[in-house]
Amino acid sequence: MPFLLLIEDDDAIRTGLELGLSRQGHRVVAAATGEDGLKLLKEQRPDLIVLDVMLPGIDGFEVCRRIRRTDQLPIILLTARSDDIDVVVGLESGADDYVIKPVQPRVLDARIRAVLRRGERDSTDSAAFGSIVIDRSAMTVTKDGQDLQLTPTELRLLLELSRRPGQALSRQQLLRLVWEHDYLGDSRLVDACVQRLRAKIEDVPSSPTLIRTVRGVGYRLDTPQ
Amino acid sequence: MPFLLLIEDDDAIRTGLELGLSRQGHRVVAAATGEDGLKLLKEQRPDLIVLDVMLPGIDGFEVCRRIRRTDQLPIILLTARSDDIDVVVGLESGADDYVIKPVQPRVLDARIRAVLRRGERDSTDSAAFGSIVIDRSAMTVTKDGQDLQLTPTELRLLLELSRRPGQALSRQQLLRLVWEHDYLGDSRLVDACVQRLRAKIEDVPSSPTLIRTVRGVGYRLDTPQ
DNA sequence: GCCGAGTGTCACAGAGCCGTCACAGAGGAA
DNA sequence: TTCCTCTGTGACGGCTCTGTGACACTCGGC
Repeated sequence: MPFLLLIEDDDAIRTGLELGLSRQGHRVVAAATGEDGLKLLKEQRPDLIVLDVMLPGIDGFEVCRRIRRTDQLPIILLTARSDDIDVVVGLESGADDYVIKPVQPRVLDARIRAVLRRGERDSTDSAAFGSIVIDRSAMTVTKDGQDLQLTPTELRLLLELSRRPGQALSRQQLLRLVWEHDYLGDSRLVDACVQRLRAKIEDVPSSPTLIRTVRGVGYRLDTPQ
Repeated sequence: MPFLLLIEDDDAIRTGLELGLSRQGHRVVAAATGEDGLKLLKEQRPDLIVLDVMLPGIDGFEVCRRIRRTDQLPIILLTARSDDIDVVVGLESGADDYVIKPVQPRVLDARIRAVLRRGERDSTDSAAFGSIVIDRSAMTVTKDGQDLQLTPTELRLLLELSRRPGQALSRQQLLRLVWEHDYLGDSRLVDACVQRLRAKIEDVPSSPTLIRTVRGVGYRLDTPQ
């Protein structure tokens, strides 16, 4: 399920899109200002951002640029038809697509899926971490050339970690990305899965070099040198 | 020199692309409607088709599907940014790539060359997987030289898998590609067809080496060794 | 060293996924 | 019509996976 961050100051439009996009099968969090949006971005790590151009405070273009300084995640700009804006400025600030308001949720949904699809295709199909090679299209993982038998959950976990190498992900974030739920009580769910994954991909599972524990936070996938 | 068929109803865009692509070193024939395009396709046998989605009469998706019924030649879809379409549908109707208008001839050229390169590698008229040989123009499959009697559905399934060797395809994707519908409840439709196909092409159907199960995802056609 | 919070580990039972099968309806040929 | 093949369905069983909770362990602060 795609996980979206919607940044839009107009209450009516924001609520409408939030509802509409949820019905189209997305999980949506929303912010009314650029500042709030950037904050939510860091906390929640969405898959894609839908970003209004005309915002109080820092505007959409600026938000876009700031995101692009550190992040490659896809951005769709929302612009009012009456805005006499230069599409080039928008695209140069790093947006992936443009949608003109008013927009039907299902239209926006189609654009979102298109952009996500493009992203999937553009992202390299394989990644390497030490002796581990992940082939995203074959959905296989090999260690020193040998095929590893990962279970679906282990694979999803590794894929999500590998999409953000070197970045610490909290248990909460992993839960959302891999299990698509929101609430982790104090179960050892994530830890247990990490343990099983380590058992398969680490040379010495008890002192892992790939999936590192970040105490007080969660886990991080490193490329050992 | 790549030989292209361009199907696009807008005169200005068609002429512009025709000229631009010629300058990039392609030979181009153009048609303004799907019907004309299909006629030209038969007469001229181009290497690749650039196909607009929004066409008067039969639309691009339908043209794409009709071509795919008999032909494996590469197709690039052209879609207007404002088109209310789901690009995923386009790729699943059998296209190899898509490009969003407006597009610079040199960008389109790059995509064309990429698709053709990909094509050279794997869309020859026959393909071999272990002892299985698929002849796409004769629509026959042989195992150790012996003709196999595949049913139409089994054949389509094998063809779709073989167009993407080594790539895991979900049941959902296979359903769209082979059966052309959208909803898989929790029926065992895909599995049953895979089972029947395995019974014919695998040496030991109960431990398949060609059509591998990707647990939690779907299936993948491998070339053993 | 002691303590508490955070993390690693494990076994187990239930859930989920997949292979398999029989069957019935559709469709085509004679 | 009858016969035959093909195809989709749903039930079933087996096996794998996975979440849980208990317990052990580690780390860092005091």
